[in-house]
Amino acid sequence: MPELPEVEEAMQRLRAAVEGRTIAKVSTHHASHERQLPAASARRLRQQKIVRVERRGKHQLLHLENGSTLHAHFRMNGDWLMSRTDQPLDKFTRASIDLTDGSRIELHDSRALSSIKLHAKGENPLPKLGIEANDASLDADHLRAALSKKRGPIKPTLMDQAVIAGLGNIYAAEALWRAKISPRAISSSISPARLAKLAEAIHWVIENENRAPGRYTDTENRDRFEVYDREGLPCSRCGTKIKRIPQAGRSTYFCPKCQRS
DNA sequence: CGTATCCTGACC
DNA sequence: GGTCAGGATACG
Repeated sequence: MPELPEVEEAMQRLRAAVEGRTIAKVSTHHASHERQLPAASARRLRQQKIVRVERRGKHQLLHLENGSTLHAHFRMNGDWLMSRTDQPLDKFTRASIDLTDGSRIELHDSRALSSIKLHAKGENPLPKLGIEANDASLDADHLRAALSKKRGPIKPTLMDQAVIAGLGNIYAAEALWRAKISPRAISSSISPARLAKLAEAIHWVIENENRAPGRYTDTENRDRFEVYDREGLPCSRCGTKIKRIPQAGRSTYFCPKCQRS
């Protein structure tokens, strides 16, 4: 559940389900979530009204009436599952929020890498985040300022949430393909003209590359992408075989011919 | 900067 | 059995 449009959509479903309502009980159902939200913290959430739900990058914040904040992040697989308190929990539910009206929100995450934590009033629950990936003011000038001091390759830099909040592995690769920039290009050395293309490409990808339901590698999704998960398949612009390389521990897909440094 | 780590499931 | 997976972080 990682790329920005899906987190935005999930946050809106969460908002519709919980804003203005009151928590009856929060429970964890996996050792790592129990560590993040121990029973004593969960207890503090009881009878708290959820006054506002907010998204920043891929982070979701539930602001509570007493000023504390419940912070959730899906990481690789997470999603919200809406159910009722009288129903059995799903096998992959790692935490659940029961509301006083009998509705329940389940943090559903087979891989259990998601996180849910309580932050006291006055504590900032968020790490340093850059401009929102879908912010209209993300343009060539903004990118030039943000990238001018970055000496590393552009693809990992684009995924650095402190540079651009909300851009993930797939969209970073797709945007670079559209802008004809090599993922290995040094961030600070990219020309202003290319940065303008890149800003445009980031917005285009977020608006247009929404997946069909299911996994990203399902066939109906695979065909939605130009490079992601298309190793060995022909580039739609030049026919060259798409290459896959590791970068910062992740797979990067690109066209070695039309994406130059 | 890259790498290892957190986890489980799917797929070869 | 090994490898890979949409993310982020702590570390060297």
